[in-house]
Amino acid sequence: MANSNDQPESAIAFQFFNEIGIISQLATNALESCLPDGLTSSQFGVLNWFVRVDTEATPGRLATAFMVTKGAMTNTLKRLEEKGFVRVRPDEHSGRRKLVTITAKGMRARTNAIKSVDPLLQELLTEFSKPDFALSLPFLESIRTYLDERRYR
Amino acid sequence: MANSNDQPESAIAFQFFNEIGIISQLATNALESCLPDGLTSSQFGVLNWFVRVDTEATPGRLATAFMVTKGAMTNTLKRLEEKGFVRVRPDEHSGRRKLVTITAKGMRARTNAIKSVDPLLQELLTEFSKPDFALSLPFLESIRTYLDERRYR
DNA sequence: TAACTTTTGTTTAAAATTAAACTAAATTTA
DNA sequence: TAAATTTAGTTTAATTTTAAACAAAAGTTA
Repeated sequence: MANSNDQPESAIAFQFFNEIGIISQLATNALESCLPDGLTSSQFGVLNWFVRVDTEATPGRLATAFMVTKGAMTNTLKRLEEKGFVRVRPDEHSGRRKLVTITAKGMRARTNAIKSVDPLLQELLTEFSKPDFALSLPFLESIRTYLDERRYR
Repeated sequence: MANSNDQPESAIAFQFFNEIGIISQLATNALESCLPDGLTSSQFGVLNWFVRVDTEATPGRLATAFMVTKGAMTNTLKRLEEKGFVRVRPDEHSGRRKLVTITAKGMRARTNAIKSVDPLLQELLTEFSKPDFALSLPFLESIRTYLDERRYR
C-alpha cells in the first residue's frame, strides 16, 4: 500500500534493514582488517563461540548457530584444525557425530584476536557511549528473535 | 581493559555488532526467500539503487556504493543484463567508462520484487511499530557514518 | 609531445559458500 | 529383527566474492 508520498508504508522498516546490512558489512571489514593469525571473521566467530556459549559442540550445532550450511562449517573447522585452534574428535556415544573443542592454542589466538579488535571498539566508545548501545540493544534483540522464530528458509 | 566481571569494557559494543550481523543474515535470507525472477539480494539491491539514488551509474560507482570489488559488480551486472533488467553501454565521453541504466523491464521486476517483499514487512509492522524503527534509525545512521568515514579497508 | 602514472573495467585463480548427492550410523516402524 | 527412514557429516559442482594481474584509455609531468 502506498501513501500520497509515493513511499510504501513499510519504507521505514526497509530503511532499517538497509542500515543494518551496511553496518554489518562495514563492521565485518573492520574486524577482518585487524584479526591476527590469518583469522577470518567466520573462524574468529567459532573460536569466540567456545568462550561465550559452550566449551564443546558438534559441527552441526555450530552450523546452525552461525546459520551456514554443514558444508561451510566443515570447511571452517578444517581451517581451524589446520591452525591447531580446535580439536575434532569422534563422539564416543555416537558413530556419526563428532565433537569439536577449542584448544589452548585456540584460546590464546582468541584472546589475541579480542585484544587486536579492542582498540577499534575503544575508539568507537569515545564517539558513542555505552548507554547508547545499551538503549539500542533491546529493540535489536527483539527484531532478531522475531526473524529467528520465522526463519524464512 | 577488563573490569571485575571478566567482561571487557567494550562487551556491549561487541554485542551490538553481533546482533547487527545476525539480523543482517536473517533479513537477507528472508528477502531472498521471496524475491521473484531468480533475483539475488545483490541484484535486487542494484535495481533498487536505480530508483532510490540515481538513474544512471558507472560499474565502479555501483561497486563502491555496495562495497564489493569491481569484479563482483562486473558479475552482478552481467546477470542483470542477461535478464534484460539493465542496459550497459559505452560512455561517449570516456573510452574506459561504461554507463549502466535500468530498463523498463528492470523497473517492472523491481516493482514486482518490492511487492513480493512487502507482505513480510507488513507482518513485521504488526509486531513492531513504525516509531520503533524511526527511533532506532538515528543511532544506526550515526554508527554507519562513523564506520564509513573510517573504512578500515 | 613522449614517457609516466592513474583510472576503469575485465579476467583469472583462489577461497568461501550453497544446494544437492552421498556415506555411514542411528532410529523408527512394521 | 528386517526394512525403511532420519540424522550427521563430507564431498562435489556451481555460484559468489575477493585479490591480483591485466589491457586500454585518460591524465599528468617533464
